Order: sequence, then C-alpha cells, then structure tokens
Amino acid sequence: MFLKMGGEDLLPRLFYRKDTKLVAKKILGNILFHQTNNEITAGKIVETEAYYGPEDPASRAANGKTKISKPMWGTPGTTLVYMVHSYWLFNIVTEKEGTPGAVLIRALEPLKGITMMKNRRRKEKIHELCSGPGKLTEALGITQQIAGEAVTDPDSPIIVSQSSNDSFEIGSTHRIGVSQDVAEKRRFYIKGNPHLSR
DNA sequence: CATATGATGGACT
DNA sequence: GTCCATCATATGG
Repeated sequence: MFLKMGGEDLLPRLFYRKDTKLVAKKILGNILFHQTNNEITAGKIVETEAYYGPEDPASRAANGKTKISKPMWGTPGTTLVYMVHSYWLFNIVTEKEGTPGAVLIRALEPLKGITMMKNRRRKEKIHELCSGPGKLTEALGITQQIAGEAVTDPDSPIIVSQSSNDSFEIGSTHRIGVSQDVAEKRRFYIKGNPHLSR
C-alpha cells in the first residue's frame, strides 16, 4: 500500500479514452506523482507529444504490435515505459481499448521532492531536472518497473492528479527527435513555461 | 545564446 | 549491423 500523495483528485480513466491529441493537450497543467519506498517526487506536466497507430510513421506502433508498442492497444490510463539511448521514456496509453495511442510526457515543472531529483540527476539547476523526456524519468526514478500501472488508480505508485488550473496558452510544434513526422503538429506545451525541453 | 558531436543499450531486420 | 520519441559536453558568437 502506498502513502497518500496529496491531491488525490485523479483524472479518471475516461479522460484518457479519447483522441490522443486531445488528451495530450488536456493533460497539460496536471500533476504527475511517483512514489518509490517513502520518497515522493512530483511535477506539473508542461510538454507532451501525441503518437497514434500504424498510420503514424513516427509512432512506435508504425510497424504494428511489437514488444514496445503492444501496450498502445491496451487500457487507456495505463503506463508505457521503454528505453531509448539508455534513458527511460514515460508514456500514458490513450484511446479506447483496441485502438492504439499514447501520450509521451516530455517535460515537467518540478514541484515536490526536488532534493531527491537533484541527487538522482546529479544536477543542481532546477531547469535541468525535468526538461526532457529522459531527464524527467531519471529525476522521478521512473523505470520499467511501473510499466502497465494505471495512473488512474489511487493505490498505484504513479498517478496523475488534477490541478486547480491557472489559465495558460497552449503552443504546438512538430514532434522532436523523430525522423518522419506528419504535417500536423503533435507536440504541445504550456507557452512561456521555463521548464520545457531543450 | 546557438549548433555540433560522441556515448549510450535495446529492439529489430 | 542499423536505427533510434536522448543527453552532456564542447566550441563559437
């Protein structure tokens, strides 16, 4: 059983059971919590990317179900974690079951457990803690160990808590680091936030 | 501030 | 052997 992580106002499964691009935008400003043993770290989601199925050439699902992509067809609101270039990348599955989709979390604004994040990252500057998809998993201690967990379950070690949102503008660009992107812009971020990826 | 380059581990052909 | 949904460091302005 895990400690209460605060907030406890989780986004419901239905929130994720929608068009991936919509989820990628609407999840901005909400809070990702991760707990390991008794350490809790958390940050506000400030940057995301939307990935679809075989029709999306940049998606891990572009070539159908593989070891990495198969969970994209699974239950919305569950986690998808895999390694690229020796860093873990953290995604949340979207769309109804049987339809592939996932949102990649690309950057967080550090909120809780900042000392722990500094230790894990071996960096002192706040803006170097969670300003990239591989950095934030290192800062929060996210590994494949939590793959498949539901961020909608209060007993899960990884949850997304609804924020009492201040208003902000959403920017969009092409996705970062992909070789074959589509015309549509599928990266979304909170305009002006100082913790975006670089 | 910007751009360039090498290291990195695993999945896949 | 090739290809990454990346990052840290180095160099130049």
